[in-house]
Amino acid sequence: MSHHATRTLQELGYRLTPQRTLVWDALREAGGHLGAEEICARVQTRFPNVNISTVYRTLELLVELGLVRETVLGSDRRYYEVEEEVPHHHLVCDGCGRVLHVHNEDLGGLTAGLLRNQGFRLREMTAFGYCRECAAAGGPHGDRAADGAEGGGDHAHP
Amino acid sequence: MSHHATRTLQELGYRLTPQRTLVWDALREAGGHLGAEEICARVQTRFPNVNISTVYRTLELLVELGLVRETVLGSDRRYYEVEEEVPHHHLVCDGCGRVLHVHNEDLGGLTAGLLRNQGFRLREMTAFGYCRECAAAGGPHGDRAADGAEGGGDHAHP
DNA sequence: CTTATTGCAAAAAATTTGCAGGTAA
DNA sequence: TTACCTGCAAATTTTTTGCAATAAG
Repeated sequence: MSHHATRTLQELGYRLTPQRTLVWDALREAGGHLGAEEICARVQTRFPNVNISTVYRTLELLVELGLVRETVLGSDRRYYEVEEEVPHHHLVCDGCGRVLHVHNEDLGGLTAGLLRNQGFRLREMTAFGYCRECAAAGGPHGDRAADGAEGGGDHAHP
Repeated sequence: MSHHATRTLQELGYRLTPQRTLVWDALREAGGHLGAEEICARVQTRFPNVNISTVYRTLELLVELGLVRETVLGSDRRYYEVEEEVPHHHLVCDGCGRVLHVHNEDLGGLTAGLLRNQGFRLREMTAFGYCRECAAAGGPHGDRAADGAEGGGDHAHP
């Protein structure tokens, strides 16, 4: 495990099990965004007997304790990442699926504006659009194709 | 159905079936955000034999043609709404689940800022946080409780 | 010792897909 | 007529839950 996570768990009376440590470590080592299945796969690399339901339960707990952040980046993209001191926001490219990060200071007047106009206190935001490369290419580009962004429709119509 | 939707479908060679008309009408009448199940329920109010898979297929088509917009507002909140001329963005309240709308001009310098700093061309964004009422109440409030925002943890620990 | 946790399997919930018959054009 | 569409049921996929056995503190 590492730093305060261990302490937080124990101080709150939760047990420090190897499964929890493994999930946490996988999350830290990856650095980026991981889905539950991915996390489970990484954990099972070393301990094949760890069950996916345990991973789900552990993630739920870690999110509840504020140690991990859960972000929904699209239809079926529910990712987890270690909660950092300085929270960041996400930019999801419709073209290549890439995920970029943005910090509060680069949000422009968004936070203040929403608070002023709607009384809305922003915690986190996710934006969809095209990254520099895809925008330049005038469309999709890259390795990770997004779901609904191909060239032509694949439906009916002769 | 209504206005250009009918035309768009037909011009592109798609058939104008009663099911498609019903889904479209349900979406227009509701005005707000509807999930696939909800749309299906509304349609079935008048035509009980319309199948949910047809609703899914119709939504997929309408989204593909740009007539309907699909927005993911959280873990399992995949909503649909008629695509408007002036696109808007969403603010989801972590407290009551309410969904507010924001237009481009109220985004502050976000669009320009992201383009300048990251070369990211914003199409749509969703922000999570607390609405005026919930923020004022210092926490959750309202009828539609959000998933992970209750008062105390319901996990273990004696 | 106590009981929070885990593993497993089965339950749920949400979409998607294969097909044969129905129907818009 | 023709082949796009629909209804139905079964298959997927993803997450949750019941329970007895296990192990953390």
